[in-house]
Amino acid sequence: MDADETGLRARLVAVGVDLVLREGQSAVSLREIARRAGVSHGAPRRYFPTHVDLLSAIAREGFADLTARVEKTMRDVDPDPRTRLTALARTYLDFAAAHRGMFELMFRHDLLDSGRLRLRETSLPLFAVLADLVAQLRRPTDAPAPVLAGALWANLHGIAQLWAWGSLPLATGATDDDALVRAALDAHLGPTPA
Amino acid sequence: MDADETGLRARLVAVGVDLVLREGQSAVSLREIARRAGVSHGAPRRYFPTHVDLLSAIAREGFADLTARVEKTMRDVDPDPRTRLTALARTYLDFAAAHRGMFELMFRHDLLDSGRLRLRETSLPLFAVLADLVAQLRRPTDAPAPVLAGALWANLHGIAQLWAWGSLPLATGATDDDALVRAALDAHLGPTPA
DNA sequence: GCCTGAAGTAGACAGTGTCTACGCCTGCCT
DNA sequence: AGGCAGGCGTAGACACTGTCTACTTCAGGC
Repeated sequence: MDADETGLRARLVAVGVDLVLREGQSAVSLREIARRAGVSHGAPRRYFPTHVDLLSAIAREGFADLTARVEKTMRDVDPDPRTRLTALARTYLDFAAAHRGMFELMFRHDLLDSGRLRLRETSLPLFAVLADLVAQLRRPTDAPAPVLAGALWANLHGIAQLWAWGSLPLATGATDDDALVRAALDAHLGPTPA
Repeated sequence: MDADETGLRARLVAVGVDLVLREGQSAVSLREIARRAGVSHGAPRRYFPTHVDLLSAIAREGFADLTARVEKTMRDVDPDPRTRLTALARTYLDFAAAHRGMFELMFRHDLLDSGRLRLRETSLPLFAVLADLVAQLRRPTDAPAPVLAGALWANLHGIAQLWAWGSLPLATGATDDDALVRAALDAHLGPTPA
């Protein structure tokens, strides 16, 4: 049992997560969530004084979900770092594609209060996994590990963004993002061994 | 003279551009633009039937501005392709940082109608400049030129996004994005010659 | 038995995008 | 010259949003 499934606070977040997954970020209004939770439009205010607070809680759930997926991938895939990193990249991009609304919300800094909920810090464990793998694969002539990891993350994130935007396939002629992922990994970490 | 500076249509777009630059994407409401243009709230509807249409026109202006800046950079910088590409990257990121609201709007596919205004196609000339430089610098073992260019663009774009989000400096410890830009270029095109 | 305080309700307010009916004024046609 | 049609902008309405505030309701402790 999830702590308190009956608690309104948890129910509001759950409804919000469901809503953002199903209908996208713009559908997540306070009143709509209240409606679907079966309470009056003023009820959420007790737990989330402002819209930003509720959205931040929902985004937090998204980061938790993504982190869980990455951890599961790390558990399932074999220990070769390059293989693991490739799997991580795929997990990241699959998440962005499958839960586009949530992914968008998670990085809409204008809608979120990353300070209060330690939202940014929530993504650090995720970055740590990436940084660890990158450190193992880093060649002596590469940039320092954190920078290299940051550049690679930015690359993955950019692929996700631009792919969603629709211009990338148009420009590159690619029909899926796999080629871009391979290109990114090869670029940052050297060509795939054999 | 810009076609018709007095035309309401152009004035609305100009006010919108000014507004998004000054106060960010969320400030750009139909009614606020109408107010600042000195017309009634219903007036924009004649030229922009829906909010999306007006926002798309504003974003289009943003792409035009970015393209102009890149072209100016290409005119000013010396012909070495690597130098030019570095300058292009800096121009892109500077634009994103200096005009954050506009940059955000330009890639908010949920707010724009990229179809009607050929918005996506508007970014193609920009991509062509990038692709051309990349083609000159591509090593035989690299990915095909369009893919390589796409990956590099994604990298730049991701840096801009994540930097704006605030997590990148936190994770990498970098204090500016220069290291990331260098890392990205080195990764995709090989280390800087000497 | 009362009373305090938490929890949710309900109404108001300003703001938004969209729709519709209405004036105005210009330029054209007979 | 007179009238008329159409483009342009106004003004009011509607449903919706987030936020604020006053109110009910109800359980637990003194």
